Amino acid sequence: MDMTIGKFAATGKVGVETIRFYQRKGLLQTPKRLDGGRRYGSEDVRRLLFIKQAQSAGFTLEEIRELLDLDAGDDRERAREAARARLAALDERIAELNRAREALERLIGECASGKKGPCPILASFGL
Amino acid sequence: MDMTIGKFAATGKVGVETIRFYQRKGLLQTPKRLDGGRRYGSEDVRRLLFIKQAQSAGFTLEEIRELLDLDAGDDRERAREAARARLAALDERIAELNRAREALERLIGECASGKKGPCPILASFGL
DNA sequence: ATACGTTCCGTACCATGGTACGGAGTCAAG
DNA sequence: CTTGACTCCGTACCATGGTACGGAACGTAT
Repeated sequence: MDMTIGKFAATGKVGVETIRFYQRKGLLQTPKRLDGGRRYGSEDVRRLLFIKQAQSAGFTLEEIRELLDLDAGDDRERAREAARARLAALDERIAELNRAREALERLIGECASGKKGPCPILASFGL
Repeated sequence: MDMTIGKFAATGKVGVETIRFYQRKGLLQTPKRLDGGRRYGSEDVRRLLFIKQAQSAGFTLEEIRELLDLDAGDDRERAREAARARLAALDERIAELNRAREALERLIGECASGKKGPCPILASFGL
């Protein structure tokens, strides 16, 4: 635990440029220089992994920045509120994707290879 | 049925510029001029609604363009393949969002207002 | 001590999905 | 027959989430 930016980026499976980009956006802090260069530790890795997970959960970088700020602070009320808002948005999104999923399944069924003519792609989406 | 671009855009609840953008991208065709201007009909509305639905289902405009091309053609095999690929990607995505959902629920539970200190936001995501 | 590999930093560029702008043409009402 | 609203078209601009480039400084092995 005490890596250069190159190893840090490799550990998180992102590019060095991505680390620097996150630093500019305030998602990661830029460590002080020690013996000539900046060094990164396990807490930085943890933050980076969180960013990646939150991102794949559909949070924007801006929202992730807010969550990280909240994580550092003591305002439980605000943190819970943010989490609840995200949860509601996430449920909306999951429902939406499930509707699309059904449309696609319908499409696959209605587009069996035995039949002729174009597959009813628009119709499968209820249009 | 036989609208100007302004009415067409309004019907689909998008801006005129968005229609023109989709035309440039090949998602909507540009109708021939009739008596001075271009006219749009119910088939165009159907396509536009499809674009919006597919988009909210997580398809990119490029993927939607492919689906629309497929819808026009007779290649059932290719259409089914595309649908199956999208279905698999969608299932992946839904699973991912459900994992994030659990993390958020855990967070809300662990961040009850009675306790003190910062909410364990990173920890709630398993970090 | 010199070469190689990194780092540091600013700045430029990329794709996606639009949004805005400005000039020219057209159509319909007053 | 002019005014106002709309269309047409090219081009420029915006946010998001990066990726690439190029020069200067530094650390390490030979």
